[in-house]
Amino acid sequence: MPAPESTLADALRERIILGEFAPGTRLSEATLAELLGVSRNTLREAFRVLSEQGLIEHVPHRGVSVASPTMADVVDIYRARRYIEPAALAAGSPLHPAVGDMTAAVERSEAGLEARDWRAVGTANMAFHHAIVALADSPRLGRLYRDIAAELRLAFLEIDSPEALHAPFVSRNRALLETFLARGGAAAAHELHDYLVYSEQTVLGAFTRQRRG
Amino acid sequence: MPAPESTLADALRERIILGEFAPGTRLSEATLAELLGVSRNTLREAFRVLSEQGLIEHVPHRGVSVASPTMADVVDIYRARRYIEPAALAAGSPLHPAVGDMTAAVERSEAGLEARDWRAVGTANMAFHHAIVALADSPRLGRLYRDIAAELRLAFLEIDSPEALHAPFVSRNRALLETFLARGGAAAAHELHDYLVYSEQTVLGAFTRQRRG
DNA sequence: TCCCACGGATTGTTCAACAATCCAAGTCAT
DNA sequence: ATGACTTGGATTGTTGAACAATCCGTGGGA
Repeated sequence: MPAPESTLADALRERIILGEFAPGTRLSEATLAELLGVSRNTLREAFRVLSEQGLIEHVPHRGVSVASPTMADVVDIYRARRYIEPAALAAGSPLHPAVGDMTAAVERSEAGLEARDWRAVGTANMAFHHAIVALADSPRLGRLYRDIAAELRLAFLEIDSPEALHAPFVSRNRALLETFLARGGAAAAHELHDYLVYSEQTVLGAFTRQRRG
Repeated sequence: MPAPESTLADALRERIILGEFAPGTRLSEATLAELLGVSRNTLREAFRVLSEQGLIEHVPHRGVSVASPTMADVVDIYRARRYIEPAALAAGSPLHPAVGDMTAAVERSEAGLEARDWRAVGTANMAFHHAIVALADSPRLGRLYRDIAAELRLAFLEIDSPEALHAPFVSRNRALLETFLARGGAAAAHELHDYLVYSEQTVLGAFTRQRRG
């Protein structure tokens, strides 16, 4: 009576995102299969899924390891974000249901800030941006965003200053939301563009200070 | 002495894109494994890859079938294209090497038009747009574009009026290229936006005439 | 020090088997 | 006949063991 089928990839994905397997860690088929209680073949299928999603890196005959985003990856991720997020905001309607998600995410991040729970702040921040992309109502763009957000999360895992990484953006999220509601999508899009440039520099700066390549 | 490893997914992908397996066709594991000369397990790994790429649809316990894009899929694909392509053109430099690919693609499509080889025209058209996306220098956006272009190709396969689908865009490609070189990316971006709206309507019209959902 | 062969470890793939699920055909009661 | 139910065959999901192919560190030899 085998385990949950395609959910294996999701379960493994979740554990990777939560940092259970540090970025760069090699994932041995035999070891991990036993740990997860599945066969090697089943695990390999999950590997192919996660590999396509960019969460793990697969080198032929050398196995897979948890992705360890480089600065080039971070740059590319933010490039993609600047292509998608401001445009989604510019075209989004204030009546779209995702606006409720944006509001809820901002409130969660503010609560996390007060509690100095940086992990919660980071999660809420990411939910905020995911809601922005949801404004576009595009499954394909949503899927791309889900993947690059997961990659970015891996990058964050390797930076050990979560406060500097997440705290400054709580107020910016609130401001962005109010701009969107009060002055419309076009104005908010410009603000978000600058926001993303600033965020990218913050992350790249932290990377540089940590001497990673 | 096993077959080419991860290339199996690529090989299968190629054969699907070329129309060897019609959209909607169910792909039996046992049958296809024997046809390809690989084991079921190996084939299943390739299935997971292609499924993540959106080329095949996987329904648990019911197997996989070649994706058969609906009108909703076409709409979403064009939405994603409008998010990416005009922005790539707007930010692209005329000195970027991809401009050479754009020029070459336009010339190939013109040659195909003269020879009334609609398949060649379609291929060249897609190469043209792929070159536009390449202007962005983003592996992640490029990968997304590769996937949605393949899906779109599947949609085209189900429409049996290739001339109406491809011919009108040869001259538009040439015009777009000249706008980009003469008047810059911003002007070209606007032109491309309208181009994509027109192209979407062309495809959706053909779909409707063929009574597909 | 450099180069190369060796050997253990890991991945790539196959095969055969069985469990779980689906689907269509046939059965039965109304 | 019609509709719900059961049954059986076919297909997918998963396993475990086996072997081939490749990689990599180790140690010898020049």
